[in-house]
Amino acid sequence: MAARSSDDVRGYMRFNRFRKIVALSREEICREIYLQNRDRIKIKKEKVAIANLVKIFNATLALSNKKGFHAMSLRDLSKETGLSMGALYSYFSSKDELVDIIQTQGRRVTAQVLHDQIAHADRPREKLRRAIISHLYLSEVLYPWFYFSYMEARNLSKKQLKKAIESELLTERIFVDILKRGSEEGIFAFPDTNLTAAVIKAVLQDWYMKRWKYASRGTSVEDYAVFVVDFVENFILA
Amino acid sequence: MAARSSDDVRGYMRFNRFRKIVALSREEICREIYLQNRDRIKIKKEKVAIANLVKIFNATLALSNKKGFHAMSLRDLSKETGLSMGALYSYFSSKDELVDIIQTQGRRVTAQVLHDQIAHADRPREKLRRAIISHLYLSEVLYPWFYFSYMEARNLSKKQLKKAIESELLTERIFVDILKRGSEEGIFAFPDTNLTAAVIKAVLQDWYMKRWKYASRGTSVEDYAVFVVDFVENFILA
DNA sequence: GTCTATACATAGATAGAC
DNA sequence: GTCTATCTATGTATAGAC
Repeated sequence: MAARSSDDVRGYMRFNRFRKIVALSREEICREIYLQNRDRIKIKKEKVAIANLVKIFNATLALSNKKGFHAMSLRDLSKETGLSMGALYSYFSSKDELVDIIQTQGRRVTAQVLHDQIAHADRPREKLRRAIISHLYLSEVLYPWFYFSYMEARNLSKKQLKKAIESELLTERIFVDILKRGSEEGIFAFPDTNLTAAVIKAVLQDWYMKRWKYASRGTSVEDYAVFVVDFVENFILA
Repeated sequence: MAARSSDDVRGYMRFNRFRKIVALSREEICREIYLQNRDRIKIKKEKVAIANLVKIFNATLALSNKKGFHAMSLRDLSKETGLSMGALYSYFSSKDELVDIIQTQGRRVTAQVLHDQIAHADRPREKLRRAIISHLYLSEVLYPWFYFSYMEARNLSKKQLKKAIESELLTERIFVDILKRGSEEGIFAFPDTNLTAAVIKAVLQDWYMKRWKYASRGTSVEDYAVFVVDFVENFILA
């Protein structure tokens, strides 16, 4: 397959290009969170609010991913952000709300980016490749978010837990749909659609769950992406 | 490949046979824990101690896997086991010790079973197959243990965390060694040994981390095992 | 061996001064 | 908007009766 752009190689989008295209700075994410939760957040000056939200989410993710959300006390969070306990409660009304906001925003961004990236492709093979690569790249850009979402799914309220499960199945569904279409077109052939999609997801999740392992071996996200595409295509290409 | 036993199919050991061979009842595991920690456990009547240890570990795993070890209070544990707070502290001296005991025992059993199962095979292809299948079957038998170990690795002490990482790499090492030997013998061919082993591990872990998903779809551990072996062999067979 | 009662620390959350 | 001070609940852990 020919390269589509000077900074792509063998049809694989480069990580840096992806990064620029999706352009997800922490500040932009926090701005979205702010606009989405204007009613709940007591601070009305947008600039102040966003700057502190960045601090709060960065600190929450850092502390939680180190020792768990439940083990992170609000006093820890207070120290890490430089904000007092009282100030923190101007940005969220309970610890549960804090975790819900993070999860909700993470899901929103993931669904949107994946959807956009796949829409650009047409044929099933290209769609599958883009789905795999953009999922890996996104989990690299938003690593703390992805790790957090996986590890803290248990601590959610019933309502939020239901949403988390829906989200897991939705992502898997994207792969199921691509696989089915490729199968109908005679391009793909495999024994079981659900299992194939599940295995793809498992491999994608390992990237952010075992980051320490890959980092210590010098495996880049691009290396991993090429390998995974190869691995999967080897199994399903007719 | 011919079946080696009346209850094996196409060279795959059946789950029930594995279960009988390894014979890991909760009581036996707790007996081993008791003998291993005789100095720390204050109760000297073996029968009493083991019966209560079964209660304690069952309850700890159930509660922790539901809402996290840190979120499980000792009052929760007291209620679930029917033992008082005071009684609990006759079996462990702190919450940290409790989590350490569970992790240590889980690792011990896993290493031993995997080692035994692989020793029975000779050729690399058979070795790989046995490694995959016995890992899946073991994680099915000890599901709460495996889930707990994955989720609670963060909460460990430095010393225990080091052991957990070693254990992860040890298991992966088993696959690396088999892959290398197969490669040398010209039976296997693949682009990267470490990545191949990592991907196999990722797929094995998904079985116990996403158990709800597979259960809801009626996928049995045998279905999954056959699929994974197929998936992996498709990639590596020369 | 197991219980009850309790000590002591730390958690989440809020009120009111600035 | 942010801080300090403080309330109340809940946590781990232990002492001593039975």
